[in-house]
Amino acid sequence: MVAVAGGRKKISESTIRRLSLYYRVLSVLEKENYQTVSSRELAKREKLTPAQVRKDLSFFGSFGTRGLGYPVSELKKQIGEILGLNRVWNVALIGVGNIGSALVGYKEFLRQGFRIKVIFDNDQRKIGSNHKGIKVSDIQNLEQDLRENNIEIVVIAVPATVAQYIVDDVVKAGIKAILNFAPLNLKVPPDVFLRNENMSMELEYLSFALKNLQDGKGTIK
Amino acid sequence: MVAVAGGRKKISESTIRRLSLYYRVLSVLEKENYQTVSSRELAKREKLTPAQVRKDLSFFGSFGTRGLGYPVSELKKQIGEILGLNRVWNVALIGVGNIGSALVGYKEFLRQGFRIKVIFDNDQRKIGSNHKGIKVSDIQNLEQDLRENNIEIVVIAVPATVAQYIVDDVVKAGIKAILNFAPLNLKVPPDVFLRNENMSMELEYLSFALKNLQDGKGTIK
DNA sequence: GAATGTGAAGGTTTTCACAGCA
DNA sequence: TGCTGTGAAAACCTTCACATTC
Repeated sequence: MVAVAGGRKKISESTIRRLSLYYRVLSVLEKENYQTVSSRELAKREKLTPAQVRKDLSFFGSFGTRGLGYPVSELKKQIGEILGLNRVWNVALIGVGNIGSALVGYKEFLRQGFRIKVIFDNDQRKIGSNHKGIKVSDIQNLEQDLRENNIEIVVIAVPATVAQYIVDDVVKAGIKAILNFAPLNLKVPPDVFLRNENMSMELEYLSFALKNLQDGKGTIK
Repeated sequence: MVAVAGGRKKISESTIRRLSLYYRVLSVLEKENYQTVSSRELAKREKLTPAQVRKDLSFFGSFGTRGLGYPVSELKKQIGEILGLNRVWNVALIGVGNIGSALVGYKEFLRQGFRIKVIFDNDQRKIGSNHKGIKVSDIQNLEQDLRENNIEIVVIAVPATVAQYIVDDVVKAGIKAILNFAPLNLKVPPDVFLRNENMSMELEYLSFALKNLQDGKGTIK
């Protein structure tokens, strides 16, 4: 939950997550040369309700025209502004194993403005090697390299056993935003934003669904 | 929200996601040789509240002892039972690009009982090659191979442009559970469970959080 | 004494329904 | 007429508080 502008409004996490979805749909609509889009159409494309879409957007302003809908390009720009996507973020990746390697090549990140600028590993065989044009640095120099490269967001893709130690150093370097792929709950100070990407969780949800309810009720957003 | 066998209780998605967390913590506690654990301790380890933990578990039964807490191994087993983790699920992976390759080597999946049994791709250079001991099959034989291998869960790791076509075939083959890594909203019939893994979304959340922080427009609680 | 299990209270999010405007 | 923007209502989820049990 985030307090915006002077603490007047409260924006829920779900709303922010849905903004990401709207942004994605608007990008598609823009390519399809739509000029305007209704909350109904926007909702349909992400399996939400029109009221939900309108309410979400209303927290940030009045972007639509009654009787017409929302201007596609303009709304996309506005949501981009809200989410901070109309700029480039300097990202560091720690750990180039399985997951880390995949993330380096994940074009979706770059498209959204997340530029992986530095990569760290502790494996001497990997240090100095190239991943998509980015040289792998020694994690020994973590703090200094994070500062020198003006890193704003750190992605953790190391084994769970060492993740907490590394995060402690990352926090020491003054980083305020961390995306964690290691399957454990990391401890960070209250002024650091931490998000977890838990890939097993979704599979476990499917497992639960298959086991317990062969009765419809398919997509859970 | 899901109706459980018998349709009496409604279990929320959040509860099921937290069961995954409890399961993870219990695995750690088991290794640390804890015999019992209180809701307080369990909550602390995943930044939740004791009441939340007790309420979640109460939907499925009474697993604890008043005055004592929950038996670690037993509770782990029970939650495993609820989530369907006390068995092996046959999983097929479609697409061995960036993300797909990472998933093949992701040990966490196997540890939880998700065994990638078949891999598909449409790239002739990849077909027939080996990924961690699993031969890559031609996607032409998708329907037949899914059936012959008794696949229950399909993981989609192909580009967004082709994902819907592939999912249509997957559904035709009778698959009822799909985990989608492609950044779009797939259409599936209501009796098919679909979960999305949207890695950009978490980064966008961080971007939003940082932006609002930097603008002096508030803080996350 | 300690900690669970759970109705009831409290809080949050979603949906409804309609006024208001193009 | 068509569709947004939004208070109010409904649905949903979390927390409280305490009786209950070991």
